[in-house]
Amino acid sequence: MNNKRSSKTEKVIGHQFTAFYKIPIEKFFQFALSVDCIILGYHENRLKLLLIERGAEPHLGKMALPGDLAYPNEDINLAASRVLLDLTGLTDVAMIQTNTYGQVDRHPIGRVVTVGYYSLINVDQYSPLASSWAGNVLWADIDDLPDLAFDHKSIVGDALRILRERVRSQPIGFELLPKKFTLGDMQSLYEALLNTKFDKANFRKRMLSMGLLKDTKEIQTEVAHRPARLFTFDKVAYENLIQKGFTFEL
Amino acid sequence: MNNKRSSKTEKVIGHQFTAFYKIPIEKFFQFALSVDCIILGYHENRLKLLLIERGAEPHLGKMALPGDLAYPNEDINLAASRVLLDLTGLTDVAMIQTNTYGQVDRHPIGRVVTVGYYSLINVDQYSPLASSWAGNVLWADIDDLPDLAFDHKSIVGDALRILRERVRSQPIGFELLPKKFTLGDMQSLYEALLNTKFDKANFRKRMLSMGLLKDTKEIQTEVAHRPARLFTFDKVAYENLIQKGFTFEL
DNA sequence: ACAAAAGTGTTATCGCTACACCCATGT
DNA sequence: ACATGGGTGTAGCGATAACACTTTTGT
Repeated sequence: MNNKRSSKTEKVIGHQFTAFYKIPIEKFFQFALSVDCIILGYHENRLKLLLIERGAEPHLGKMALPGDLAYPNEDINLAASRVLLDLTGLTDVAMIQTNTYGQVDRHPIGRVVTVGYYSLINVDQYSPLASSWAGNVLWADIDDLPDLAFDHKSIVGDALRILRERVRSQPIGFELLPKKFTLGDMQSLYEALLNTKFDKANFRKRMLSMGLLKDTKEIQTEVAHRPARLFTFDKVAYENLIQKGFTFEL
Repeated sequence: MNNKRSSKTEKVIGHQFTAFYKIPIEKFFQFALSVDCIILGYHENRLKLLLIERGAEPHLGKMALPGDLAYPNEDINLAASRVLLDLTGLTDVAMIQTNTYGQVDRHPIGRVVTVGYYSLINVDQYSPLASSWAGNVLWADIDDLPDLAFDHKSIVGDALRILRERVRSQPIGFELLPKKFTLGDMQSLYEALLNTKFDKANFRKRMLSMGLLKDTKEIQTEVAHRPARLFTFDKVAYENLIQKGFTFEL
């Protein structure tokens, strides 16, 4: 399907009010849509945001969120996945909508409405050379971001607020961890995500009691302390618990 | 500002990847944007959704969410407020974004991406004759909705999920109540919103202990039982508590 | 007198916080 | 031996769920 729109100006086009203003339908089809991706990773106990350096005006040379215009025949959710794929080589990573930004003057090139998406990626799987953009990407520390182009700073701020809310009520933190992880890894992650400290004993009891972790029976090696057990996230168990009205908390 | 866009096809237009595909910029400016409003009210212990009857194809005669196309020079958030104003006469009611729907085939007229908004209104203030749409509006019971046009059913579903989450962590329920209300009103509202039952004694203790309710010293009249005290939501106290790290729960 | 909803007090339990302590490994 | 982080047990506090009870109005 592609813009099989009527050219009759008076026709009510699927919305109630517009018809009365007698504005040609064509005038309404002048928007461009873009996606901007907040790609978060976790490395060395720090939460990181993937940025690219702009290679064009406006804001040439500034860092910006990876994003792109959506094609007229492209689902916007898929556009977001496409950007992630081009940039990181990753597929099968959920892109979650945050907000949509529709201020009139936000983009100098014209009326570009942008939809924000975040995703949590496991830095191990990240292959930074997947596209032609390898040269100018940066994992920036979330607490030490450079100046960003456009309204990207506020888009990031919104995404973080939303993410932090969501991380408390859904077990999405696991996306950031390697397949096998220790409870210590997990605690550090949550402390970085939520910017707090947890009591070790209580944190483990909470997590283990949920029944979402599967013990791999393996342990760490070559660490300068007692080796920790390695766990995986038990997705099947999670789905089952959800059925029974279970809700992840904190 | 209005579509001062370049016509050079190779120019990088503010996004990174697009430039390489050598597609004329104009091709990207073919979207229309609409807003769809989930306007919720509370009446006779039931949660209600405001619907309009479509007066045009497609889906002529079906019920639908009130919505409209955004103008090329109109902020989308303001477009949502405009729809609410036209339909209900209400201003100063927050419209909160839910999701953005960008499937390619969702609208037969062309590529229309729609942004969902919900708002909670106090039915007392609602003046249904504010616009020319008086004839064909309907307050539908949220648990007994008719068939809806387009993908509006799923938009409503998403909005309700989001709302129910949010209602637990923010004192937005008050928007649905009259200025002065009893604790019983409030409890009934939350029970309708969340589809649960609360213990009366515990509910009141919880609410009163938060310090968000101001006792008006007035009481109900002409009720066939012991008259209840009337409260108002103390917005000032709420703002103060927020500063101190307070968070509303349940 | 009775129905109906407002409004209050008490108890018993559960969950969690805080903290102390032991364990296994590398240097 | 010691530093480092893994891993566990428990006492006490606080919140709250459950339930019984009293109060005030209209009919």
